[in-house]
Amino acid sequence: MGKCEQCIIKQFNSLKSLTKDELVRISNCKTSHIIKKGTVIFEEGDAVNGVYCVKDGICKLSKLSENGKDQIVKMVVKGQLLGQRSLVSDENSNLQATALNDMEVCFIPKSEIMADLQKNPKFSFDVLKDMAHDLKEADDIIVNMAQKSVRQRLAEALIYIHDSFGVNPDGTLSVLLSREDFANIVGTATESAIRVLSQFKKEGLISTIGKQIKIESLEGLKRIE
Amino acid sequence: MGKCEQCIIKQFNSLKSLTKDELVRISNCKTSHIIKKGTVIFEEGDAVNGVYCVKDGICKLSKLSENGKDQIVKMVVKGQLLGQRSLVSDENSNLQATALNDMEVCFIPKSEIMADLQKNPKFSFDVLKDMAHDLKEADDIIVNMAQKSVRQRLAEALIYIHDSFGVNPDGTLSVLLSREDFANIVGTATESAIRVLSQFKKEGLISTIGKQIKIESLEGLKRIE
DNA sequence: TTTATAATATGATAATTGTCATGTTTTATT
DNA sequence: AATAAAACATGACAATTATCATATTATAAA
Repeated sequence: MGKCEQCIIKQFNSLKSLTKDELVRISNCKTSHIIKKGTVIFEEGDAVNGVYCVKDGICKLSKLSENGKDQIVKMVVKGQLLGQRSLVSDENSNLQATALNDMEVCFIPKSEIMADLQKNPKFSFDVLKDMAHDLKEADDIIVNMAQKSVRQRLAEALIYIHDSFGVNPDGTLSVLLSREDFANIVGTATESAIRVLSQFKKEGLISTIGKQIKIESLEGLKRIE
Repeated sequence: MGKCEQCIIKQFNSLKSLTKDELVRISNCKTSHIIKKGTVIFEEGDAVNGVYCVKDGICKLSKLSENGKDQIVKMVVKGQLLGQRSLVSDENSNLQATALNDMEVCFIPKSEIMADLQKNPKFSFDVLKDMAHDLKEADDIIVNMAQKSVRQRLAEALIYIHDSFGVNPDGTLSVLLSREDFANIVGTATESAIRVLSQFKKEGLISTIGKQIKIESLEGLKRIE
């Protein structure tokens, strides 16, 4: 099994602030997992007792609303940590995590990493920075949800996915989402999301190959008011 | 000037985790301020170089949207810290803080408290907990914005303000907000907020005395679907 | 391959919400 | 107290978005 000390992934998240000794200890207690597309990693209400270090793949964090829809709040990709908040609060998760494609993760039990959070100020400061960033992002999402149209929100979602997660060799977005997922990111009905995507296609802003989406005019999408 | 060590307010926020020595030092560099209703404490883009400990009064944290509206993201009341995120990130503020009534605050320069954040793990863990809580709250707001009607959101805002900030002796909400503020919390047009409040009044769920609002049926508001 | 099932697509219509106009009341100012 | 300004309120209408119906494709299963 891979060792945390040598893992390239750790460079991209807070684990980089751990000392070599701490990494060795964690390496010995971590467990590697392959998670299949569609698998629910944890549900709302679950006690998540550890963090997942995402070595490959993508998952969505969502929250079920009373009307039966599953609002996507955040996406976690390769290199990031999943379930950080479980380290800090003893409360159960308020979100559900679902794999969007096949994933490879390392699970680090809370019990092992908690001591580091308490003793290594560099590590805890790093986690703090991460959370501050998430919070800033959440503020932006709130404002967008409250003040922008479905058309604008969907355009921004496409831009966000493009810029943050990149594209395949053929130019299509590397994160493959269903139309329903798009609707759940934007917070609208699936039909509305589909309609707006069709509209974007007609306007030449995007093109589609099956469910794959290719952005044809980033500038055009940015101009949408 | 009051001393931090003896300040009752500190019990309600992360400062309680500081040692007596740390509090004495902070006490010597903090500055007390009276902030008048309507004053902008800091703006979007400002470098906030410290935290405000709110001893009295309430302020709103908002973010200007392109359509000219000012979405309220959070409210900070007596006992809480304002500007915590400035400690963690070097970026400028993404939010504007505005006093909703006359406030009394202590300003603690970032330079003085940063060392404590780095050295006192209990303190940093407390800040971490606070942020995790804010993040959880932000998730809920996102879901509400995305999935609920203006009517539902306004009902929930009233319940939230009632439960979190309490009522005056006559039963009216102790936080006095304009109709525009309500609209900016809920993320709707001022006219829409006014209309829904009028509707609630007709239905006997609330009553009003001038711009003061009194909740007549908390149960009724909770039942709104 | 055939068949079943799910995902995508689009039209028709209803419900919600925003915008503009306008009037009333409250609050602040002279 | 008189006046101006702001906040509140409501109607009329337009724009946006949701819902339901119904095709049409993709995808998975037999």
